[in-house]
Amino acid sequence: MKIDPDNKADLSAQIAEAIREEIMAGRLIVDERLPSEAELADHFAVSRPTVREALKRLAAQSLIRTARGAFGGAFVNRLNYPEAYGQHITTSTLLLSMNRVSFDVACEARYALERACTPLAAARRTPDTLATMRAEIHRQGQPGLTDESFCASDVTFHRALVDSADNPVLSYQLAGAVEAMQPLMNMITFTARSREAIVGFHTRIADALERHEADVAQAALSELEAYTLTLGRDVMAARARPRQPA
Amino acid sequence: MKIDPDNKADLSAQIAEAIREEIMAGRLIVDERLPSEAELADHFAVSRPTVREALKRLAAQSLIRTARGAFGGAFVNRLNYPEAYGQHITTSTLLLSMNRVSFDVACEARYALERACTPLAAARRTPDTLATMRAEIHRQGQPGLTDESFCASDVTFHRALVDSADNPVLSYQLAGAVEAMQPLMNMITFTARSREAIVGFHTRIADALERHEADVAQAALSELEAYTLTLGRDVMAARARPRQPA
DNA sequence: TTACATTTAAATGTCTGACAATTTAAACGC
DNA sequence: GCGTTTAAATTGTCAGACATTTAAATGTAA
Repeated sequence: MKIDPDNKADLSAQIAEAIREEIMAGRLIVDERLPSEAELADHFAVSRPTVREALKRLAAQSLIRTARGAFGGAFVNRLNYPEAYGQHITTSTLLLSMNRVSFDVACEARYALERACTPLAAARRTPDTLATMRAEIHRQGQPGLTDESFCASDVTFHRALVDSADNPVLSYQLAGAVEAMQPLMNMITFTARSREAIVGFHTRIADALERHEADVAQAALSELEAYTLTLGRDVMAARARPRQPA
Repeated sequence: MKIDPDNKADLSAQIAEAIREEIMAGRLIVDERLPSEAELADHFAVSRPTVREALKRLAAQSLIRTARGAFGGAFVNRLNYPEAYGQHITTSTLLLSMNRVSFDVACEARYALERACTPLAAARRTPDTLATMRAEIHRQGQPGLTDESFCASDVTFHRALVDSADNPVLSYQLAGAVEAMQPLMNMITFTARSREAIVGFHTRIADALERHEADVAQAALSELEAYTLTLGRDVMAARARPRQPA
């Protein structure tokens, strides 16, 4: 393990960075046990609380996991898809919500990425993913549905579309784009008419995938993008307008 | 701030999660100051080291930043693009390297996503991004270039292609897919002939973008994908073969 | 011999208290 | 009025201790 040179930032940050580099470079492999906290403290010439802060930093990134008990300790963690999904979604959501990313830009990115999945999805869609999409379409047509539930169902539908491509790396990358849009979508009021329109687009997409027609699905996605954009722009325009309530 | 119920996981993890939810829900806004460590310790009825471990977890995710001194403390951090890029690339790279993701799957995802950028890139490419691509193409033709440098140049070229779309959200999402492939690409030995072929594809892509011809660029990308796949498959087949050196 | 209960050791989780380093605001002196 | 010093608040770090958990080692009885 490398050492900390002279002086710069927090010791715990330096130590975390040193261990992180060992993992990224493959010098610490999956499931390998790190030295105990006491040994690390001795090695880096710091106290145990400082080492613990460093380990907590790594644990927050799912780089290590810890176990108590006799043969416990800190182990290099195998990053699995659920953990990676969670991290990616958190980061993407905050990036969008904190940086005044316009609805247009986020929408454009999301639909461009979804169109990228469509050819694969049309080729590989399974009865299972189709059933999920059909179920969500049905749910979206229910009268009493709140706007929030409608949005959640929309996300589920689009994730099923992405998952139809049957490429876990693609699903992982897309999860951020799809989920991060939800807070922006939640600001929209979905009228009965707009819901009907969206359900129509969704039905066209599902039908096209079922028939393995990638280009039809892509066209429907593009129309849905344009329609979503108009809905979003109305909301953003209303929010940008100076305080002028009903 | 919420409280921790009775019993479950580590206290520092529970506290970090409670604060994280406050930030994600927007109840703690950007640049807002959190209570001091002593106050948090009092509020959650734990010791200060425990609070500190929780704060370090949040700092590792760039959710907060800390400052020393009289009016210092922990502040909700505005997640910026460089930080988000770094997190996303770290997670993506580890996800691929630790889960035996096949070269085929990663390659398919990457090129599908890049093709998604191509229409926008063809429409919006600037002299600046074109110049970057030309420069990298030139570099890739140099004779003495190591395989590693060739790979790094390849990544730079493809990121310039993605950045041509002029959509920061798209660039952010793509960064993970492009960068995470690099360790896999680094395993490939690039012969003079294969470099020549790749430079040819890159040139076709740059030319097409310059002429705003999205479909030509997409076709070249697809051919490059197929070619990269053959290169990668040779390497993977050689690695899968039982120990049988020259 | 086998099955079960007990002990033990090693490690993380947590607490208490203290001091060092840093930064800003206020007090002070000229 | 302006530069300097002081004070206060806060995070960073350390030391030592105890609590809790876990699995192996040991002991005991059927």
